[in-house]
Amino acid sequence: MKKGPSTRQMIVDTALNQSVRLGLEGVSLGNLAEDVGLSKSGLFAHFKSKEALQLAVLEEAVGRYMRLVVEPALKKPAGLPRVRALFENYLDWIAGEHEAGGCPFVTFVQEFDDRPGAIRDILAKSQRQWRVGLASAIAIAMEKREIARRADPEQVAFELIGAALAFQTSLRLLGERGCRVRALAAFDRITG
Amino acid sequence: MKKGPSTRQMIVDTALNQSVRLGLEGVSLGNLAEDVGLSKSGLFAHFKSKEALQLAVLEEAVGRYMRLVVEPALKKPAGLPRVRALFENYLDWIAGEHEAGGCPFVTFVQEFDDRPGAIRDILAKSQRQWRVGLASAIAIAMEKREIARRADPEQVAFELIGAALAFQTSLRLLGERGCRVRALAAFDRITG
DNA sequence: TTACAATACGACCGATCGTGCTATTATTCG
DNA sequence: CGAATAATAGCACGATCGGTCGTATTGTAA
Repeated sequence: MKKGPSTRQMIVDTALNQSVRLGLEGVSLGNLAEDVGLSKSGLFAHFKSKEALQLAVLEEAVGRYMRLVVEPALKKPAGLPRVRALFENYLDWIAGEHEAGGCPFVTFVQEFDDRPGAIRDILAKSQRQWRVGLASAIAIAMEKREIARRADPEQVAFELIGAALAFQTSLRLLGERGCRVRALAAFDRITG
Repeated sequence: MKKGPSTRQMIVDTALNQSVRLGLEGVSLGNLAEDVGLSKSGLFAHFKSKEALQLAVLEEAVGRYMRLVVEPALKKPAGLPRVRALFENYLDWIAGEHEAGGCPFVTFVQEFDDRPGAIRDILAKSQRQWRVGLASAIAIAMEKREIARRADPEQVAFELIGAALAFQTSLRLLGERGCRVRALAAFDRITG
């Protein structure tokens, strides 16, 4: 029995692509079913509720993020190269055409940061993990004297994430061509 | 005839408060009408369409932003004090309890940055104006040698906006107490 | 190939969506 | 005060929402 999980995966993939553009709540089961090529009830049978689907989408996004952003960076040598790789992979992730709407987490956070529930909790947890991981990579680079010790690692992580968020707005709303250069310049100023 | 405009204003106010939490699309006319104390059709009569209501909400948000963030800062002496006031007023704006969901623009941008139309256009225009204004305030401070000339004013504005965005996520999703200190530290590092 | 379970479908539910049309109140002005 | 006008309510519309259920189809293991 393996037909089920495979179509379920296809549903989640399509739902994630839609979610980035429309938000998690903006994805409707009817529209999604049509996009996948299933009937609404046939699709719904894979999940007990819409929230279960949203959680699956969120899980998928976390998985992709680990695969595309975090893991490649962990293959780089510890220290500044790893921090740089984390940052640049994150920029690629935001700009990636495979995610036509930008970083799904940025979208989802804005949607759910004031809506208590399981989704918000998972969002907060993954966001904290990402910040902690980034900060620890920064801490290593500081011990190696590759990043100036003018501030604590959490502060540097805070500012790097800010630069990436500004990058997302510049790219997706304003369509500025030079915003990647801006983000990289910010990286150098923050870590230099 | 002044009953009309006054209830219209009440509608827009309520709609803005809801929009910050639910997004512009998330506000429904029925729910909004109930909140204002009108019938759905009575409320609808004030706007030809839902998009017209959304545009009015956006306009209201811009007005409040000018009143609460920009104008007070313009009363400060040109140079670093004005830049600092712009930044701190923006943090207050994000954290303000009167806007229980944070900065409406951050929410709206995530919702509409990949949805072409009038709303996206206005959003982009106001965002560009804000960045240009901030950059010009920074340029003055640079001429006065109150901000180091290590980067161009647009770059500094980019990084300040990033710090504010990181502040919003830290505050509203993660609920971190020290995030204002973090944002101010970022300000000092960026302008110092 | 048969039999059973997994999967998908179609019809349908009550609720709500945005949006008109019409009648009835309120309000403002002469 | 009365007439003109603006504001609001009532009602209904087609569409769509998330969700349920019984049934048909399909895939899989024996």
